Amino acid sequence: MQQEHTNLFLRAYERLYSYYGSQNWWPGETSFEVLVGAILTQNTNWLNVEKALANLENAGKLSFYSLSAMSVGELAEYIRPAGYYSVKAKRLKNLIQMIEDKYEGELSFFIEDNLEDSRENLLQVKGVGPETADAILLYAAKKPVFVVDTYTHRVFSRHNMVEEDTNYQSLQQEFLDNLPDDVVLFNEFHALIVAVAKEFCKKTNPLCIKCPLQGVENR
DNA sequence: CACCAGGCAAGTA
DNA sequence: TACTTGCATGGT
Repeated sequence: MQQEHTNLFLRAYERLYSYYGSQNWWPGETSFEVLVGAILTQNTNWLNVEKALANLENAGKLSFYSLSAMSVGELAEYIRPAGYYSVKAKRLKNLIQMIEDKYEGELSFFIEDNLEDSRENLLQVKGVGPETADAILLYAAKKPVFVVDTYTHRVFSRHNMVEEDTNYQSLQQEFLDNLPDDVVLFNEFHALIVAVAKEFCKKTNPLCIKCPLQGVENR
């Protein structure tokens, strides 16, 4: 019979995957669409992001060139449903500008760059923090970067798998140290953590009695 | 009605 | 270094 992994992180992954199945975030989207979506989704329900993307798509403006040529004000109108529209319009333009300045406006050059440099360039963009940068690296550039967020911290600290008092950097390192460098696994795992957090691991929900991760930390 | 959703930057102490 | 606040729409 099949037995659970000795590796705590893989064990958690297997449980979540068995419970929820494949999440397959950003299936078939182009790297550019992922790039835009990564900014639009900041603190925003995904459904609203899809509306904003659809506005651009329907106008035939969902391309690097179109956004590059577009004013911040015009862009803001298209992405209004995603909320924080004026802030996000600026952030998107900042990101486009960085790719023009450092990669000749070629998204493929950015994707082909080495991980350290591309991550550093992303973090220098105003409006791109660690989580957005890593989401772009993983979901748009397909690099083996593990995306951690507040959900990740909450779920894994509540199951005593990581320290309560940690930070983005060390939390991320724990996952990288305990998981194989697998882009598909990182894609699924992050999405599965979001799923379980939303269903079972809310801020005030100490019991989590039906959580698929119940008891995963013991063996 | 309140709360939250696939955060970040700037300001404060 | 570690908090707090502004940003803003739409679903539940």
